[in-house]
Amino acid sequence: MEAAKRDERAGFGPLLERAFYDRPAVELAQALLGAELVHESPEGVASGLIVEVEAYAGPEDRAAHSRGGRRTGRTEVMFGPPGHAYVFAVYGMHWCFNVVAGPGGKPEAVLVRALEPLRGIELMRRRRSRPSRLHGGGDGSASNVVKTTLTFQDSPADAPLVESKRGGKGGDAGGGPAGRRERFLTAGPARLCQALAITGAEYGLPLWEPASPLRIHRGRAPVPAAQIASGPRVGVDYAGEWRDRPWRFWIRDNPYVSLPGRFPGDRPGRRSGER
DNA sequence: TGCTTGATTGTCT
DNA sequence: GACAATCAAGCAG
Repeated sequence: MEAAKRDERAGFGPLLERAFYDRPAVELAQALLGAELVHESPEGVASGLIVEVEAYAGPEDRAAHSRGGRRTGRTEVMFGPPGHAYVFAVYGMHWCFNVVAGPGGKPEAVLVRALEPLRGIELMRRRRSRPSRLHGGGDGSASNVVKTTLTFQDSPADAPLVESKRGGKGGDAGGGPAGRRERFLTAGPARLCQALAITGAEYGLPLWEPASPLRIHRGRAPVPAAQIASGPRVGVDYAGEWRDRPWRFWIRDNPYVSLPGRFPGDRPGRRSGER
């Protein structure tokens, strides 16, 4: 009850109920577009609207971590009830956040790839401007320190976030509310995890639980089907015939998606997912 | 136990 | 566009 009042005061939409997640990943992925992912930490609240996702559909999907029914320490949460957080580390330095889907204990998940920053933008900027640690907690004890390239100019409060380029040029060439500065806060699965301080500590948290620090609320308005674009998932070349399934979904023309310009409906931009 | 892979990102040319 | 960083997880022996 207290949590519900708190959310109401804070202006959050209603929490997505537990049953919302109890559906196949491909369906849940599209339903999550436009919802608000919220993380409350001792540092403060940060949130963003989900604008890009990928569906990973259980044991038969060769791109999924749970392919072939692999049940390991890492994938364990996917075999449990839906609506929980599946957080995993990749490349030894990044975290990725997934939502466990259903139904019936089928190990499916939805990878959240990009957010449109909504609350706590200054907090996100601070997090993105400092070194991230794979082993969350920020006590400085972890050895694997990742240097990011987003930096502040001198004044922290209102200073524009710049992308440091060779020669120290930086600056925002994009302009507007969705200029590159803000876009780079949460455009990409690892970036959004850093901005929202999502780490292995959040593994398994229930996203429907009012008292949970990591939750998903209804966002603004539901995204109409005509506004949802789809294409192949990123970085799953190893998945054979499953590689080309159009199970990456994003909000058409949204400037915060992670790979703009890659597919029809995207804005032109850097094609960072291509090699 | 040791080797390989990887749902990424940022740097440099 | 090429490539480095970096290490947990998975797997073979």
